[in-house]
Amino acid sequence: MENNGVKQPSSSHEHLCVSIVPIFNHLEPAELKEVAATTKGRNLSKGEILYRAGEKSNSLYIIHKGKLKVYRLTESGKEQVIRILQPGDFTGELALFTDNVHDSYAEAMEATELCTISSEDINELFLKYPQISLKIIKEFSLRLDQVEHQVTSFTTEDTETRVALYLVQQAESSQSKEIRLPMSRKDLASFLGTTPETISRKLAKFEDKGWIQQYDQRAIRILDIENLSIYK
Amino acid sequence: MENNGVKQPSSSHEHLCVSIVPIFNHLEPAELKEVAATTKGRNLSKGEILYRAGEKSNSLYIIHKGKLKVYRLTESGKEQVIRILQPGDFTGELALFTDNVHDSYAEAMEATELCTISSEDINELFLKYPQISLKIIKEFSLRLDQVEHQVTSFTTEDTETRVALYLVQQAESSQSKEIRLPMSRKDLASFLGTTPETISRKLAKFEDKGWIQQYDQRAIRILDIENLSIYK
DNA sequence: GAGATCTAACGATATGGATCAATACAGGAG
DNA sequence: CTCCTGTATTGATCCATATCGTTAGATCTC
Repeated sequence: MENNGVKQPSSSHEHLCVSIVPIFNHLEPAELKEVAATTKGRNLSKGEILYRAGEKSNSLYIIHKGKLKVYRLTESGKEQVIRILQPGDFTGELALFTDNVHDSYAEAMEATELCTISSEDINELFLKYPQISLKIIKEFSLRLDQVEHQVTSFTTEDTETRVALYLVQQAESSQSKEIRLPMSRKDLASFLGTTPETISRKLAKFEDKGWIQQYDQRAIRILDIENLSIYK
Repeated sequence: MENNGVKQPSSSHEHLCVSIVPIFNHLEPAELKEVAATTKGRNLSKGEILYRAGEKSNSLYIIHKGKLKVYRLTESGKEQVIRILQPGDFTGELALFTDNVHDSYAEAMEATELCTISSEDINELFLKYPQISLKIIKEFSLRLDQVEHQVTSFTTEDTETRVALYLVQQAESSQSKEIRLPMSRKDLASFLGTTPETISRKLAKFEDKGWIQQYDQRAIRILDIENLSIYK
């Protein structure tokens, strides 16, 4: 709505972007400033697509504000949500290093601000500050670990367990019993490999058992984390 | 059976290990030699465990000969195969950078030779030869990509499709219509998130339709890759 | 604020694939 | 060569969950 798509001329905006992200936050202020100088800001409004499958990628994107949904489209047209990017997260990395084209879509779920760094600039930074590579490697190994766990839970756990585990994880990562789902039932269903109906039913079941309480569509309070965690 | 577990004193053995792996193969011969000097050889016999969940990792392992199975154990004791390591592959990297403990097991599927590099040595190499980091990043991004695809296929495709896709992939990566499964039905079932019975049935069905032909337990010839690929 | 549209809830049914059970087929050991 | 143990096939049953159809809210738009 307000000054949509207009690039901020001040450098303070860019600074925010690079300073919040773990890959850069170990740098000295002067170095940070140098990195910030290579970034460009970009604003997306809700529903806008940052990149599409098939497009060549040549930038790293760092989320500063808002939320992005990364998903794939199967041949049959089904949408599968890969992950939700929140402030501090980055994406675009695959295409950066494999010089491949994107095989997923990134769409703004709400008004979103991000910074972009070009492929060449990033590679210069790697040479100049080798620790950045190490940070990236660390970040990648964490994500690899997460995704492998995700595979494990798809192959070994049933739907009910996956829903329960998702709630527990959300509660743990937000350090609170009050969780706010970052996406709609439809997207959550896609993420968890099930259908919106089943999500509804499972949540209703958990509520019946007194383990959770649902407020509006997105807000959930965990009442009995013990029982939910038993699914582990 | 023969000189099992006995470390080779010659350096030629170590050289082979590091020279075949993509992360090092861009180095000059003299540099390679330096890297090789930091590695130690190790032999495993069939069924031997390289590392277990819960153990602290402090080495990178590079497979030189043989095959390793990396798997997790769920609470309920179910085994889920994450990947099969073949010559040239490496593992141990997660724990290397996240200073975490292993959360999976690595077991030799047959007599296997590998090289180990300690965490400290690897970090020195990173500083000395920054390109090694870039290779690792590239390798990681490829694997991340693969695993994310795997998640997608678990959530969007049914079992029959996953089996078909697996066959097609194997044929593509081996550049041949003759494929040899790298693992037993049981492990393949675990890898594909199904049961050995279902694997048998699906393969039988494909054979019925004249799309494949099974020789012994492991050898399969693809007769009609078009129809198999339709599942894509 | 009213109509249109998108999202969620819920019931009924159908089915893919897990599970259980029994048999056949290796491959290794003596 | 024969026993034995692990692995694969085949059949019968059953259950979780996808699918379909409908209703009810919620949200957006003009």
